[in-house]
Amino acid sequence: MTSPPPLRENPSVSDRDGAYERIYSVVRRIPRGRVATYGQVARLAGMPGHARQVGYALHALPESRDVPWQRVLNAQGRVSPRAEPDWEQIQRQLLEREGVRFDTSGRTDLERYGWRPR
DNA sequence: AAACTGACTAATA
DNA sequence: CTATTAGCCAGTT
Repeated sequence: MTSPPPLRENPSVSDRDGAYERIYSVVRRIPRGRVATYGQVARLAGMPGHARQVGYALHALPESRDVPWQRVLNAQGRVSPRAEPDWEQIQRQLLEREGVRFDTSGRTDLERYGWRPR
């Protein structure tokens, strides 16, 4: 009986000790219509203080992967800006489609939409 | 190995 | 409220 093959769609990234996979599994637990912050995901993945690492992991995420990356926002409840400005709109639309509302300044109410895992 | 970078955050101004 | 700063730490060059 052989051990299960470690599925990895993107071998080019140096996924040290499966840290990315732990991050992905946390993000996968965020329910529809809820959002979490980078720092929160890092903490739940057992790597407190590694918020940026969460950003790296999501950045390296292949499209084909079943991970709701759009539900991860920054501590201000905003879509984190990145190189391509268009993605901000895309992420926001995905969330609005799930029922997450944004105010006029592009911010969500974390008190209301923030994920509170039990 | 040193320097640079970044989908971060909290504290200040 | 926005802007800046310092701390953070792994991935990349």
